[in-house]
Amino acid sequence: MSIRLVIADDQALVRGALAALLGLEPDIEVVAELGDGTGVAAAVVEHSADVAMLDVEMPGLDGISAAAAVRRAAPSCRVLMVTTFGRPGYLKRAMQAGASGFVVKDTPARQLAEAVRRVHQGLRVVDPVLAAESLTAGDSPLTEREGEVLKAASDGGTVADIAKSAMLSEGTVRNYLSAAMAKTGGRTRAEAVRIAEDNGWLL
Amino acid sequence: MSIRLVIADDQALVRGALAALLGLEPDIEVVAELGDGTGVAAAVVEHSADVAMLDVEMPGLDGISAAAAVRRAAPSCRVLMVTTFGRPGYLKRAMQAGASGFVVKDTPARQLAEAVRRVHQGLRVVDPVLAAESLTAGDSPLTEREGEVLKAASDGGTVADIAKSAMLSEGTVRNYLSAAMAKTGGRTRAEAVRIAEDNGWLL
DNA sequence: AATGCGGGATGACAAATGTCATGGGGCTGG
DNA sequence: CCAGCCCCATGACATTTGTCATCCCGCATT
Repeated sequence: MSIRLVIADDQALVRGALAALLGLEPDIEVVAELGDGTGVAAAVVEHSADVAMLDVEMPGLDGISAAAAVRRAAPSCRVLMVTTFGRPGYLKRAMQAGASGFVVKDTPARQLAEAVRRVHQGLRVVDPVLAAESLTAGDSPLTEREGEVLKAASDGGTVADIAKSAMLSEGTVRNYLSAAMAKTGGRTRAEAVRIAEDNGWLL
Repeated sequence: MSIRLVIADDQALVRGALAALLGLEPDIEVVAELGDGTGVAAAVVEHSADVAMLDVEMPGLDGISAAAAVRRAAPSCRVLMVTTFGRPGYLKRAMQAGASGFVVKDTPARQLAEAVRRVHQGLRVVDPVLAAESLTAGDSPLTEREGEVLKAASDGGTVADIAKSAMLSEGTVRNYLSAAMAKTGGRTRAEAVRIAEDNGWLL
């Protein structure tokens, strides 16, 4: 009996190519393809899928939240995350959300089907390089509000903009940004944003 | 006789999947897969390819430069650009570099093989949505140095850092940034960077 | 009860940033 | 040849940032 697989990725080209590639495997059957995270859990239930392959970066519901939703709706379905960027923080959060595997998109294509099989058997699959980074990089040092403020700052707005969007005083915003800069090691607000993004600390 | 195709994309998973997908077509033969732009022109010559499928964002030599290199080395080989982000500026620059087609990665997978065939026949293939955007968005309003300085600012460094890396006076850097902000409409340096990036003005 | 920590805020101050006027040199098109 | 534009630079100036000290409150730990 073949492995029933659901694929969710926002890039149709990639999604289609992955489906075609995995569909070639005799023991894998692609039962659904989604373009965002919102319908994943429902699709998993509807097609009684064995494995869900999710991209982390997706419009609507992001991959991590989608993974949690899948685990809640269908505990027997394993989740394999596939992502473009090897952000250490993503890995940890994905595992905490109940994912069984985590691979980046520049792993050899051959290993993908194998990863699906391993995950289906209940094993964990993690990119070894990423796992090592994750250990050294550790968790986000940012407090919840610090993260929110930094995220609000990530599109380049002024302090006043951030204060308005976060319902905070301007001085408080500057304090949080200052703390975030200290913790990330960035010497500028923009640098702190970039560092936090690279580490997957901003969701 | 089948179409001889070279594929270059930095994400191995995507690259492999695309190769598998297109390899299924009876009239297409994938003769080479590359992970960066540097060897593309050589590979095209070596395998006497008919079409080169290039990602815009690649380490080493970027897709646009690679496209130009291919056109120089093998004028008979058509170039089809495939990109993640639909940056209007990329389209224009790719066409100027000699590309025959430009599609984004969230176009339906079925159309991809068709795009390859069209390009091979000498036709131009352009995502219609992107083409429309490209007309309104127009060319980069930034002057060459303005672009360089803004690019140098894109990783969040301070004015002093930028000045050092660009061999300019700090005052001059501030002037260029100011001009860039005025032209992009951004109210902050970071905002200007984001706007310019979104439009494909920073390469 | 005391301590510590996160959230929220204020005020003050130094440093960085954004703006503007101004100048000179080089190149190009009318 | 001259006007116009880009490049490079300086200096002065108003704002914005980033930093720091210092509060208050609530909550969990001890």
